[in-house]
Amino acid sequence: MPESPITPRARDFAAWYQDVVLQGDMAEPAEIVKGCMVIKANGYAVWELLQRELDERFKACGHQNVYFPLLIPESFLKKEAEHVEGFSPELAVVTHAGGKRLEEPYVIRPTSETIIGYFFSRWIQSYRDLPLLLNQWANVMRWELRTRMFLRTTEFLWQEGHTAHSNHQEAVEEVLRILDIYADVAENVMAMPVIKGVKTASEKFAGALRSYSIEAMMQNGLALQAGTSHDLGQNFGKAFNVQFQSSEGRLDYVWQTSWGVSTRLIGGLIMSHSDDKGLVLPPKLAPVKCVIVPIYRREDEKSRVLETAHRLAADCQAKVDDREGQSPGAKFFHWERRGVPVVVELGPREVAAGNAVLKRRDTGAKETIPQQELPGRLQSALAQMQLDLYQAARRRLQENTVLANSLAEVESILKDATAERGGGKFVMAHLKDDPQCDARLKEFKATVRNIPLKDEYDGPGKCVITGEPVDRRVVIAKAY
RNA sequence: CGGGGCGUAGCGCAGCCUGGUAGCGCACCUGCCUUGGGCGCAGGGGGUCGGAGGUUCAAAUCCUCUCGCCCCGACCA
Repeated sequence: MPESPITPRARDFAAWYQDVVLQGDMAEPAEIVKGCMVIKANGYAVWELLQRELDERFKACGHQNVYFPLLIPESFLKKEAEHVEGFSPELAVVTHAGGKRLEEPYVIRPTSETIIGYFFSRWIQSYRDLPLLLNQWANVMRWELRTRMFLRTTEFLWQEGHTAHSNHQEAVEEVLRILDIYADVAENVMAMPVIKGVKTASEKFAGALRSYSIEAMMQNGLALQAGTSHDLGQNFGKAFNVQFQSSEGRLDYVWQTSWGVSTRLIGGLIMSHSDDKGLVLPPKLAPVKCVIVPIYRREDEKSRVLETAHRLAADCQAKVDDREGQSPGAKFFHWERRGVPVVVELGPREVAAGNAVLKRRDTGAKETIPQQELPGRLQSALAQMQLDLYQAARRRLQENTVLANSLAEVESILKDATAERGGGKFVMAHLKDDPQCDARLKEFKATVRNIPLKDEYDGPGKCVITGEPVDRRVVIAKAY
């Protein structure tokens, strides 16, 4: 990837985002395959780190990984009325195979509730088989009209958890436990603050009783749904006849949940922290945490500097950029745009004095430190950067969240909140969970992101549209 | 799927209007020289001009169709 200029955020946020993805060597459009992308090594390494964080949390509460087929009989999708209605417009269908037309077409999974429901019905007989706690890491395909790398592509990678329980309460606990895991990873690993909440009826997953989400704010003020967790009730249990016998001998349908996060998180990560110089990665998700750039002029300097560089690198798991024929300046730019959290400059001056210069990606601050302190100082710089990124994102979220007490106020805030100018807002207003209210917001190109689980404002009030009493304020915003 | 923009060397572009040897910058290769924020000089390699069809003696250039990408909208993780 040749290194080209990056469009400043203030000039064109969408162009900036694309430049950062490309120049950070995270991904590129597949071009020959509509709507798809190639996730490059740097981007995939971030995904692997995220996967590990999520996977160990899932396993810690008893989930096991499995894998179901990519292809699903078309008839399966139709078994849950709301589900088929929600997904049919974006399905890719396989009609031919082995040189013949298939008797029944397969759809390429847009999500796996249906095929998993089928197998659940074969595997579950008794309450002793419950809860069944499964997760799969997979690719899915949704034929999107408009794609953006990581944020929305036709094919994407995700995990989808699917669980079955003997009662509703336990299923709801599961849904909320997972939502907490998502929020924990978003905030403490990705350094991306999120709002946990319930989706409105019209925004919920097709086929769910209730959907919960975590919502994040990007640097332009647009909302990003970063993860969802669904209480499926008995809808799929009934559609696929997943019955179990209770300890009292009664036959009942299972209560199911499903939940997922996708490679979209990487888009959120990029839009949370990166700057006009390129990618900024929080240390916990940086595949390379530290690069040492050696600086030398003469042969004798070169050997001494490189020797010191490799010795220091071994002590703190850093990478030495010892490429020939590249000036130190070129190397600084290279690692900067790839989001490496800390770069260490090491030249003859430092070697002579027993020092090293440590530079943080986010602040650009340089610090000269004794070499023997490097491992410790590096660790503390990384830890501090992780915290600082979170704090900066948190502050941005707070500063761009505003209260509105009438529909006119909601409208005027959203009208001024053009993302192109980086002025997107989260508007907190009282609003009834009613499809007609959601529809009104469409006039402002906004949606209810969610109804926060935790009310951080003033409690009950009157809906700004219907005037009816509602419990708390909801998050209204323009979204990706 | 509608509106707009764009497809010419790995990347960024010029050439197209007015048809006539396919160019420039960066990157790449070789050599020398350099290295504290994108070094320099010299030489060199690399192209079915997105694809198909048509007009023409002749098409990157004109016409028709098609595919893809980006932006804006309607639908969505």
